[in-house]
Amino acid sequence: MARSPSARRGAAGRRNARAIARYRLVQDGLTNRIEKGEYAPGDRIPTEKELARLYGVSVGTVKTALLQMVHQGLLHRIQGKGSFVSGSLIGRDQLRLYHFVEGFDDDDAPLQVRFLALHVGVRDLAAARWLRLKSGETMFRIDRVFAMGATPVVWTSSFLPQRLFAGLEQLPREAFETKPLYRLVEERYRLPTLRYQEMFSAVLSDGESGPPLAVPAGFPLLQIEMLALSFRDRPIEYRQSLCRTDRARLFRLPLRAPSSA
Amino acid sequence: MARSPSARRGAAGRRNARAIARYRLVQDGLTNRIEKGEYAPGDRIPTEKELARLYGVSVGTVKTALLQMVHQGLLHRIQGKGSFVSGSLIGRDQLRLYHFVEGFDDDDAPLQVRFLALHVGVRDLAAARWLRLKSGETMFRIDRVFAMGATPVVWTSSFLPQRLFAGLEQLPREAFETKPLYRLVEERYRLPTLRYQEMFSAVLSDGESGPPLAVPAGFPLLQIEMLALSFRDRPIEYRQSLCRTDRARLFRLPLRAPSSA
DNA sequence: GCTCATTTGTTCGTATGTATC
DNA sequence: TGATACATACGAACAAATGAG
Repeated sequence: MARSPSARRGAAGRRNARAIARYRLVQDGLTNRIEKGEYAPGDRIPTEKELARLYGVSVGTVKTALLQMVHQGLLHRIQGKGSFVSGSLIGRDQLRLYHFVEGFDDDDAPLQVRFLALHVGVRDLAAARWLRLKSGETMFRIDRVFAMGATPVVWTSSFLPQRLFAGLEQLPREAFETKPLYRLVEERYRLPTLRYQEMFSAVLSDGESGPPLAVPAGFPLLQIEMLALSFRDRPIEYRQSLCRTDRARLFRLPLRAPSSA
Repeated sequence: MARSPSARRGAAGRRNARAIARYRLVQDGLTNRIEKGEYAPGDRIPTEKELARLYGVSVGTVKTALLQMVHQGLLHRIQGKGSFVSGSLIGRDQLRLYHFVEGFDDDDAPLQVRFLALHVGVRDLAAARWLRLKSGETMFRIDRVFAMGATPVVWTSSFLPQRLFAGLEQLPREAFETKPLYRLVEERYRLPTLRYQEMFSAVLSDGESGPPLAVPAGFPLLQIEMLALSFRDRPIEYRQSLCRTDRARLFRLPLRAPSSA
């Protein structure tokens, strides 16, 4: 016989307008554990049966909670194997931050990364604002160039709060060239990039931006300002990029409305 | 007692590797009805109980199908009222195609639309390619300017397949100024914009693009090529836009990974 | 290659809570 | 207040994928 949702809460635990659904308790509990780093991206979480026992709910309720988290992009499930913590949004499927193509139906060529410099103790008003830093806090700045074959295409500066990324300056430069920055951040600091916001504008190259991109002054460049967000929409990276778009244009995959659920 | 999924299919209908889940049959059936226009955006579809009877499945199975469609963005459900067909992606929440801001945390001011011209029988190689037209097919071209107060910000040409939008040329120009184009297309031709793709580049203004945007030649402009997709990813509009970004930058809401489910 | 235990996927049925009109 | 419709919750059974033996 099916029990009512309030049956297990005793006489005083009757449902009211502000009552929280039990699957949401499971969902929030698991989400917190992931955010605290108890489960890292790639880890398998307990099975439905174990979770049902842990939280004192039915398997169906656990299933509801896990499916919500799948739709949020926090988990993925594999039949016969288990449920796993997902990592950064970028890198799933064909999703890539920089994706240059000739047309909508074009396949893109991956870009080669070249590390230029890492600065410590950086202060920058705009970057500090978007990263919501307290006054006086400093940042790392990582400069890189992305090239398409021999042609430099993107010149980018990434700003990261120094407080969150202790020891970053001790990494060898290869660390920044062999894998994308978001993956390094995810693996080493357990901060997956779950969402990001962007602002686009067009600017003219000058004496500073011209040489790294091998274009003369007065050349039109696409400027992208990107803010990467992790758990609870915490900003973890602010990136400013300048792109040559004379050979290929920047492509964006279809947008989907964020599901508020 | 619970019946097995194959129980109702008789002895010959045993499940095999290629068997399709029953909730998917409901999902596909409803999706087809929506695509055929039997249910238009805003319409209420039958209740769970009615659908269960119609498709010969349990209410729970119907629920699974409807929740999938909610996550696809095709439906939204309101407790106590029913399930409703959703319209275009754009216009939901704060989502807007053109969204110019000073910074990530900035509120934007809506843009005023000014209709310039509607051309009939247009041929354009690039546009025809993205819209997947048969050779010889013609398009409408609608030119508009979006302004922020007195300052023109976006100059845009929209290409629409003439075959899909019969009678568009007979609409008064007010029709293109009082409501967004995607809404006109959705309401009048029952083609909601469900997804869109974009390509970004930077160009210099010339004699043609300078005057409408009130900028001198050689001014950096953000170029956006947008392809709007409706049901079954059918392209319904190709739009080419040039934007001034000297006062405000183009903002894009967070991307979410497309749910393949 | 086969069997078996494990784990998620699908389906049914039922009961009750909550929002809407 | 009652009828209706969606939301939450439980339990049971079988299907399908995975991996170990």
